[in-house]
Formats: sequence, C-alpha cells, structure tokens
Amino acid sequence: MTILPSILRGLPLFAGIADPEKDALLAQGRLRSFPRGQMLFAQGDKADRFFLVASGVVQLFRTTPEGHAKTIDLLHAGQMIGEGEIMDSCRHYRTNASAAEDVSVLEFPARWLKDTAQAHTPFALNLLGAMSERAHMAEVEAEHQASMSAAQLVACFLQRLCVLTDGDPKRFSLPYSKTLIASRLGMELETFSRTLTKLREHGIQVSGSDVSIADFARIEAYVCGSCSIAEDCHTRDAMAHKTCAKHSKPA
Amino acid sequence: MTILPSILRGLPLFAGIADPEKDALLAQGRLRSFPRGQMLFAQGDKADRFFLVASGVVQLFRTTPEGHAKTIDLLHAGQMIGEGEIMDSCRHYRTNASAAEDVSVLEFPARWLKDTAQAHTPFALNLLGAMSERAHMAEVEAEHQASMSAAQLVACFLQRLCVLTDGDPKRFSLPYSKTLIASRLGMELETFSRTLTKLREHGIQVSGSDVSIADFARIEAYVCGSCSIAEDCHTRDAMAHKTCAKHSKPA
DNA sequence: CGACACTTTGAAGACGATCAACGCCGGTGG
DNA sequence: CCACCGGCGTTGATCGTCTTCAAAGTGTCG
Repeated sequence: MTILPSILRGLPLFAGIADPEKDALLAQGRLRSFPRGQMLFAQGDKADRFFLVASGVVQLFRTTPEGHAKTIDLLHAGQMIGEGEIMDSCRHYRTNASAAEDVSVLEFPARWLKDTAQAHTPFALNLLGAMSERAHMAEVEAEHQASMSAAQLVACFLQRLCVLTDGDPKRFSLPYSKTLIASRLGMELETFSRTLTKLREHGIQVSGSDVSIADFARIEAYVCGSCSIAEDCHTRDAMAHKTCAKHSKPA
Repeated sequence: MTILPSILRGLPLFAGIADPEKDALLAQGRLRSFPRGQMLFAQGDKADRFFLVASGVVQLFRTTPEGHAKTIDLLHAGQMIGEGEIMDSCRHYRTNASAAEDVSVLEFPARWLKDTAQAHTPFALNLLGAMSERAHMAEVEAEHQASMSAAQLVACFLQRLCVLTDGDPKRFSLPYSKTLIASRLGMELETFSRTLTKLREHGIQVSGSDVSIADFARIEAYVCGSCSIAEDCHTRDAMAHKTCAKHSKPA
C-alpha cells in the first residue's frame, strides 16, 4: 500500500465517503512521478487515464497547426485531469499535459472514474460540483480575456495571486516564469513585459520575480470597471469566499 | 397533466430512466411561456429554478458596468438552463436570460435537479456527460475567439450553421438578426458587416439573410490553419459526428 | 569565460473598436 | 396617401491595442 499525500485523502471530491472505502478507492490509483518538462499525455492520445495531482504543477496547453502554443490551465495539488474527456465519452485527450515542475500524480484507469461515480452517489455529486465550478472558472476567464485589456488582465492576475496564496502585498514572488504566466494569460511575452512597466502607474512594482502591490482597492477599481462579473472575482471579499468555497463541500 | 413537447421526453438527460418514472419527473415541472424580449431571470437573481427549453431560443448574456453586452450562448429546444449555478451551489444566476424569440420552457425548482441526480444514478451520469460536453464547447469557443480572426470566426459559424441545420450550402438563411449573431460571435456589428463583404473572396455570399457557400473544403482550409482543435470542430466529418454524439447516449 | 535560457526594449504593422453619417424598410398616425 | 419615426444594417475615417520581427540585455551554471 502506497503512502498517499494527505492532500488527496482530504479532497472534497471524496466528501461523504467513509474512510475505509475512500482508501480502497485511492488504492486503485498508481503514484507516478514526472520530471519537469515531461509530457503526461498529448492532445489526441487515447483518453484512458484519469489523474489527481499530488504535488507540482501540470500545464495544459494546445498548439495550433501554425505552431502557436496556448496554455489552457495550470493544475496544482488536488486538482483533477482528464475528467472532461472521460465523462463525455470523448475518446481522446483534448489538450497536451506536461509537467511545469517536477510532478507526482495519482493515475487511475479511465473506467475508475465512471465506475466510482456509478457506485457512489456522493462521489457523483461531488464530481458534478467540481466540474461545474471548473466550467464556471473557464467562463469567467473567457469573459476576462474578451473584455479586459492586457494591463487589467495582469493586474487582476497579480492581485488574485497575492490574495489566494495569502502573500504579503508588499513583497511576494511570481511562482512561475514570466513566459509561462504570459502564456497563461493569453498574451505574448513582450506584451506582458511592457505591461508590467505600465502597471507602475497603478501602484504595482515588479522587478525580477519580486512583486509589490501598493493598494488593493486601487487595483480593484482599475479592474472591475470593464468586467461583467466583477463581484464574483475581483474584490477581496469574493476571493476570500472562493477560497472558502473550495474547502467547504457541496450539500 | 400537461401535454409535454415530445422533445423533452426523448432527452438524453433521461436516458436509462423508465418511462413512468420519467413522466413523474417531468410532471414536477411547470410549462411556462415567455414572449420575445422578456427576461427569464437576471444576473444576480437567486438561482432557484432550473429550465428545460421546450421551444424558441433563449439568449444568455452579460452586461459590463460600462454598458457593454455580450451574448454568452443561445439555447434551443432540449437544452438546460441554470444547471451550473445549481450544481456548484452558487446562490445567484451568473448571466441574464431573455427570450430571443417567443419561448416556452419547463420550469423546475432548483432542488429538483439535485434531488433527481441523487435519486437516479443514470440521471446523474447523464447530467455529468451533458455538463462536460457543454464545458468542452465553451472551451472550444474560447479557443476560437482567441486564435481566429473575425473573418475566420464568421466563416466557421456559417459553415457549422449550414451543416448542423442540414441546410443547402447554395441557399440557406440566417436564423437570427445580424446584430444577435455579431454579439454571439463576440464582435461589433460593424465588424461583422464588413467581414461578410470580405468573405466573398472565400466563396461565401451573403445578402440580406440569404447565404450561399461555394465550397466547404475551401472554408475548412481557411479556418483550420489557426485552430488547435481543428479536427474536433471544423471538418464536416467532425460536425457530423458531433451531431450523432448528441443523439447517442453516454454508456 | 561562454553558452544558453529568459527577459527587455524598439519600431512597424495588423486588426478590431469606435464615432459618425447614411440607407433601407415597416409601421403609425395625421 | 404621405410624412415621420425607430430598428436595423452598411460604409467611411480614425484610433488604440496587441502582435510581430529584430536586437540587445540579464542571469545562471557548467
């Protein structure tokens, strides 16, 4: 029996399932490591595995025929990979997945997900909740990309980063390379770089990977104006609430 | 007992549920009509109802503080409204919903959805499938908006429209006003209008609401180049497959 | 020191949004 | 029957933003 990172046993996904049963379910997964840069799978591969991230960061991305790459998402410990492809019976992964840092994941056969949902109603409901939350995140994100300027996007990102990681606004660090962040925000590295310079006018200083934000309220004011879901995602209150929501479980 | 539009009884959402049970479930909904232009609900309203569209088209949209409106989706007969807000225990609707044409819907209390998912495992799995499919659509769409030019977007839209409605490429009609289509595609009406002119160079003629497409293959070639999920959504094969997928049910 | 990945900066260009004016059409009311 | 109006779509001119291409700067690690 493998020793599981405790984070996986506490996942909201398993809320409402008794511990012995939970352990039996988790035991069906295989703990695997991927060094930085290695692919977990590629777009178009047969979608036959489901993953739970145990540690590290996994980058989901797509590449156009023309060679442009876009980062879809960055997944941290506790997050799921592949549930979409499996649940809507799509045969192939729709993105590439690679390790943005050294990563360890718990890997399950695709059937495990369907079988578990079928066998445990609470699991199915938790999964439903997790998937709709993720869908909502994606929606918010699309909204942002469409309606905010590069500068607003970056400001919003930095503010969330600081609040959600509970960092000191006066001095915290970028967790990824600027290249990766730019890609995540859907802009070119050059644009991102220039934007950081401009944000000084709004009280955000970035040098190297050190960030300092002078005044949250000012950022909120700057960002919220052009967003149709401002209350949901830009205010400190909303973010605090979101964080809580992740810890509490659906009824 | 209301007479239900047959389309609702045949929904994949209810696949695997016996007819009497299905009727009992559907009977808990109330059939309502909304004349063109009327709101079903507004963003921020308490998310206490779930809808199935029986006929007509419902527009989901958001408005920024600055007054910009963006159409998120257009829902037709058989589609669900509100499942996201309900399943992730969000208390408020995240969009506005208004009738783009005269509409009739089956309205359920929010609890109905959770209760039904809890009571009927097949229903929960169907719901999971439907939600991940919709999430995937949204993802594809975000991808498109980000990576394709306005002209490609419009070409793609027209081609899909023609194929999915099984229309004659040589002569079919736009189902909505140009204003609504432009909003749906995330561009200004002016841009849309200009784009239609330019698309003549690619064999697409539009005058008034009459459309004619000279050659699908040419459009595919034009559109696919900049899309990272081309095989999933631009080729006729893929679209035909999608259509089938909607009729077949998840295992 | 030199190689290499990463980042910054500059200049040019493409694209879509915006503002403004106009054309078209259907309906209403005098 | 005609005049007026409002909704809808088209067209032109301009402007800001982001991408692209090119070059140089910074850092780390052998």
